[in-house]
Amino acid sequence: MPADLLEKKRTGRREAVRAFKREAILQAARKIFARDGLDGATLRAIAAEAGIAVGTVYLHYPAKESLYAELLAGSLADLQKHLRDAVTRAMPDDQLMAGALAFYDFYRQRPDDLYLGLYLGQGLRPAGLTPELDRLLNGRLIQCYTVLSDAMRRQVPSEAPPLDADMLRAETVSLAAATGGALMLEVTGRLKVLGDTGKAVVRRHVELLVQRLRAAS
Amino acid sequence: MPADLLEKKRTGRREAVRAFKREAILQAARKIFARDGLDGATLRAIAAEAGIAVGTVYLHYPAKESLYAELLAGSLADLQKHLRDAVTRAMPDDQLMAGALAFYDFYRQRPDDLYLGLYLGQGLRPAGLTPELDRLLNGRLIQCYTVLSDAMRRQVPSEAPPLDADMLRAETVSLAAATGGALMLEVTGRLKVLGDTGKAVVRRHVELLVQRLRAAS
Amino acid sequence: MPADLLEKKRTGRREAVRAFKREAILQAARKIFARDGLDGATLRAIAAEAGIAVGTVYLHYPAKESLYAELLAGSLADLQKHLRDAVTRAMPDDQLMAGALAFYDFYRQRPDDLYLGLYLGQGLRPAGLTPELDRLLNGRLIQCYTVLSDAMRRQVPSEAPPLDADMLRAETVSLAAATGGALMLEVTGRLKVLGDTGKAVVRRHVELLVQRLRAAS
Amino acid sequence: MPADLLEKKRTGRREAVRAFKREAILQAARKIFARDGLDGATLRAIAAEAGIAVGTVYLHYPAKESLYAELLAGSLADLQKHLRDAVTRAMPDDQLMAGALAFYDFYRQRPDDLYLGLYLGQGLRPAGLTPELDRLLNGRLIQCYTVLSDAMRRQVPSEAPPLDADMLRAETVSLAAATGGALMLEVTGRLKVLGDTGKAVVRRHVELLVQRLRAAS
DNA sequence: GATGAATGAGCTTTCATTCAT
DNA sequence: TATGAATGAAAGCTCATTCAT
Repeated sequence: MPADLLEKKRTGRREAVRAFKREAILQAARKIFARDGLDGATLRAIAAEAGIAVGTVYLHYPAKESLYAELLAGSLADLQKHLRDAVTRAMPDDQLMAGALAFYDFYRQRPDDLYLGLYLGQGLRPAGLTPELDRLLNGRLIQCYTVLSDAMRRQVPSEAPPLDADMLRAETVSLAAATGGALMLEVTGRLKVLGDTGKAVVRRHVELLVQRLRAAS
Repeated sequence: MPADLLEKKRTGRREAVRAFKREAILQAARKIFARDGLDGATLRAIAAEAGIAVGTVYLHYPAKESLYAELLAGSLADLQKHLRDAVTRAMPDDQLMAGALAFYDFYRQRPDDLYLGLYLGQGLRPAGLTPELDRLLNGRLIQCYTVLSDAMRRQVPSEAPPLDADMLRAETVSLAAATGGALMLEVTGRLKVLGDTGKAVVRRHVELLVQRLRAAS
Repeated sequence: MPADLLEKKRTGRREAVRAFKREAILQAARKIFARDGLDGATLRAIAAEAGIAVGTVYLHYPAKESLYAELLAGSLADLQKHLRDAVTRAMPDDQLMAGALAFYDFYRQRPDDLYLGLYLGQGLRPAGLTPELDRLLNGRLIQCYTVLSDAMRRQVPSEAPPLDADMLRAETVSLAAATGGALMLEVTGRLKVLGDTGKAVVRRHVELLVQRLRAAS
Repeated sequence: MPADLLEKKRTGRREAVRAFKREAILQAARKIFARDGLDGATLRAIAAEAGIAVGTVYLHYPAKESLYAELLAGSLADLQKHLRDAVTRAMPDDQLMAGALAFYDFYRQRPDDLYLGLYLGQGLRPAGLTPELDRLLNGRLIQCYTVLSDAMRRQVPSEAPPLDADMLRAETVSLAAATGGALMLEVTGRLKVLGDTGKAVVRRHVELLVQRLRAAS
């Protein structure tokens, strides 16, 4: 094998190892952030959870905040993929329901990610990442909502007049609020006490929405 | 005046002074928590804001955590009063809308209280307050929801059959989810980007709900 | 004793205690800075030397650099007093010699202070104190040199024409250089190997200077 | 070619390569030490500047300290060469002045080397190099002073009686002190404020010295 | 009761040094 | 020989909590 090919192969493996370690640190960070909060989490705890030394974390991430940033960005990317897959798999008439429930299920299975998003509003202040990061994250979130929004539009029969843009946006926001609120109530343990599940809330919201969409046409 | 009566009077005044100081500390804490966040706030800042020495805070609250526990309990009490007042002031047909919007406005004007509530699920652990406190807070939250729930029941015309208990509960949860979700989206800055306000979301939800309640009767 | 007087007395004692502690910390810092250098010195070492906890240092000085700044400013103030005293005590004809030797002796007895001054040129960069501090320190140093300069002027017989300002300044700088250089060589152990003492160097410099001053008149 | 000769030749080349790399590292270290200070410099920066990996530095120098030990030793060797060259180039009557000014200029152009020298007295402790190193460096410094001392001796007219050994030593020390002190004042920024330059101080010192030497003869 | 000086564990981050590859 | 990822011991600094006055 020629030297440069060997070199490339070695570099490739190194890259892979590096990516793997980054991911391991990220996993540990996700767990610790979720458990202790953005401020409560310590680098020591994250490093310990990842089974490495403190200094090693800094070989991959320049600061605590950047860990959080990457975590959140990755989470939103995963969510988007999750939503797209769910919508694609469903029959046209079920796509809205499938998307909404996928949104719900995603966070239900990864409650840590839900908390991650909450810190956006308050915990991220001191860091210097906000300007571009915020735009990036907002963009990703919007893309997620767009998946739902598109499914909503397809819910209207093709022979009927298409949905008014304002109404579409309003209904998307309502759906997002209902879903987010349901998750919140459930995760903070407030739903159990109210005798309901978040999933039912979401399902009911979508059912009513579909009825209205049909009636409007 | 007999000695024991004098004693009681003196004790009463002392109690009053004590309660007054507790409240002053609480006010200061509310302000500092709001300004610096739950983790960013320091006991020194709170004491300074209250115009007393650090040590004095410990004469009234055993730990920093208990301060925001009390703050949260007070917040829910305030919310309940706020809801009751709004509902009472409104005409029978507007009571549900008034209650829901009051819920929204309360947190909109006190966004920190919203975060306070969110921390319930995760941030309050280290202190030993959780078991009973959690029950207390849940109870208060339920009472708040009950105010909305009652208004919902009164929304149904008296000549029509009363609302099914299950349906009442389901609609209450949905309303809570929609309201909470709207607040969340707004506070984390996600609503602005979606071109909507939380208030509109809540109003729309209630309007649709009222329509359905009328149709059901 | 009236309450306000008692209060004042108590405050006075507190102030005294505070000043005393500040001084103790300063002494410890002087020792550690001299032993380990400006960067080598650690707050932990300083605190340990002072017999207090790390956090306590911060009750008196907001940062490591401010400790250094106060140390240096105090040192220069002491030097000035030392020089003035020496010159005042001496007979008119001996004042220049007395001042120069006092300069030398001061640092000979407090070699730490000599090192303190050396850090000025390089170690103080990151801190935010430099602009005013540097001016302050320069001012104090100039005042010290002025004491020598004045003595130099008085060395010229009153019936002779007074010293040219330029020459006075040049001779002052030369004296400062000779004295400083002698101290440096001695403190870094280079003089021992050269078989001489700094004091002799200074004395010789002054003797020659006096001869020249007399010859000039 | 016999095997052992081949071996020697190969070894010789290896040695040369090794020496070359050592020098490259040293150059890098000089630059970084100059830019960031003795404590501010990091091994990473030095390695990066030298274009090699961190670990590689340790193949040539056992510790960071030994790097600046070698740097300092090299600096003194350079100084000696610099002085010799300057003295050699000058006419007999100007050799003392040339040597003294060369001393001054050398450090003026390499202020970091001056600090390097100052650290000898205090900063070099942790490493285990001091005992022999200190002797070595002292020896080199003496050789430098000897260059000046020799020039001083040659300043005396050959027909006059040669200089007394004690006086020669004393004048050498005085010159060293004046030059060192002038450099110190200049480097720490104290000369600028006194309205003079180190060079002028040195020149004046030598002029007076030469007058005295002539008068003595 | 009220004070605030004192504590010291804990934080994030850096970096000289080691060692498997 | 050369590499650079990994280590972990510090560093400066903060702050909840205690306690002598």
